[in-house]
Amino acid sequence: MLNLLKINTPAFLGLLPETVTEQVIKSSILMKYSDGQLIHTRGALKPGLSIVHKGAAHVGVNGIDGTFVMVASLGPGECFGETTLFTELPRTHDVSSIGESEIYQLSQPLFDVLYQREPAISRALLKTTLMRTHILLEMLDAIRRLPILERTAKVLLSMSYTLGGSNALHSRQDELAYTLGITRVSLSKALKQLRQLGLIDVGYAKIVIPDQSRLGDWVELNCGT
Amino acid sequence: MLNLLKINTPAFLGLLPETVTEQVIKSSILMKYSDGQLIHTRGALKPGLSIVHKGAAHVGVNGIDGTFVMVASLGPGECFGETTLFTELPRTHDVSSIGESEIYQLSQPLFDVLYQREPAISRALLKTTLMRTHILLEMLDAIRRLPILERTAKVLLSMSYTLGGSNALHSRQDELAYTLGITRVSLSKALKQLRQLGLIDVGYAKIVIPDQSRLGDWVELNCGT
DNA sequence: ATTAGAATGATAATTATTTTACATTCTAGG
DNA sequence: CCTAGAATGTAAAATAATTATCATTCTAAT
Repeated sequence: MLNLLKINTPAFLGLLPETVTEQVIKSSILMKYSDGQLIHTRGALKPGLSIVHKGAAHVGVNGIDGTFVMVASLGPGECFGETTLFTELPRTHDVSSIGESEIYQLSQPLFDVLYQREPAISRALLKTTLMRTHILLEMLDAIRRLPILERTAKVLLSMSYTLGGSNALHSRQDELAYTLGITRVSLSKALKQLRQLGLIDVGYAKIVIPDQSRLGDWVELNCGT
Repeated sequence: MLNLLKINTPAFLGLLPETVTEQVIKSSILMKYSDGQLIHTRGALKPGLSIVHKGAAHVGVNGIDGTFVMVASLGPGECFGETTLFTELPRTHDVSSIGESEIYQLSQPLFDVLYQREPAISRALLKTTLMRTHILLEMLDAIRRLPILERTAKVLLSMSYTLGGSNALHSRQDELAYTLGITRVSLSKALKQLRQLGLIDVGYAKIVIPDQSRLGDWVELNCGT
């Protein structure tokens, strides 16, 4: 699971007052998806907001060669498709279900009604979106400006902030490598160095950050302001 | 001038009905800035929305070594600082005036009043923000997935969409190189190849795209979906 | 408990990119 | 119309990253 857009992002539904959440749910259709099933396709035009109820949805692009390149993994309370509501852009990503999932689907007309009635919705959407923008800018800056070792450390640190109680990041190295814009081999080398610095521990499909503040200090010291 | 966040993005003010624009202007203070003057500093906490009235504002990060790395150049009608209104994040960028500029400054309390009263404001903000997110995702994908030549072509194409009547992109190669996450030398090589393909003409501090659709075809063919 | 499949570790050869350096071209300002 | 400073063009050397393999370790499912 890869968290590009999830890092530090509070879930959309969690930002709404309970009464508003209820209305959103009432206006939506709860759809069930099986593992791997496509929820939305890149290029599709039909607008609507989707909110994860149970399970997870993977956002990415299906390459011509059958590969799937992930951009984000969204969990309960998180939304997608909001761009279709406010712009004329076609969907830019494929979204598919990971495992069994349940997703609220809210049509544009019903969304518009709620949007007008409940200002909390626009606030929540803006907050979610702005946090995502913030993360994207940070990521873009890291990829453009930082060497691999530093880039890796910085992104790991960002990701660590959302690991509630645990300090383990469950991600395969090839996924993480893509997020960082590098190959698995290069990532492997960077992880080795960070391990030798005592900043992380590497496990099978997971990375453990034993001391977040120590990693933070290192990033601050080595990645500029 | 570099357009990372400007590409295809309609200006915030342009998305508002005239009556709302008037209210926004009335609630704001119009500040004048001289060339190079700092408008906001990275790390600052005081929230507020800024809207360019005249001139331009450069958004970027001032490195420790005195260098300035630009992220976007904003012109009349475009806004910045919206993140401070909806999140608790400190400002992530330095913003400074390019030439003489005039900027509307709208404080959080006054913004909140307008926001509640005029739903058009949230719509416009969301549209602006979502378009920016869209561009950032495209850029991130290009940097991670595409070789330099293709990446260059794709970003040039994106930028060409906002060049109103003209087909010349006024940007120094070192700025453009940073946007692409490469060095000037590498960019120079890529531009040479694109020139040889007849897709662009290179001038002094500018790049001309003689035939947008031809460039578009090439990008479609060579950059995957 | 075993084992196949999945994920990581590691290495060498190759390719891509940057760095460094210098020549050339352009432009704005006197 | 010159000229200094700014921007681009180019090449070689050095570095960084990728590709291609293969060995090893781990996990989950029988």
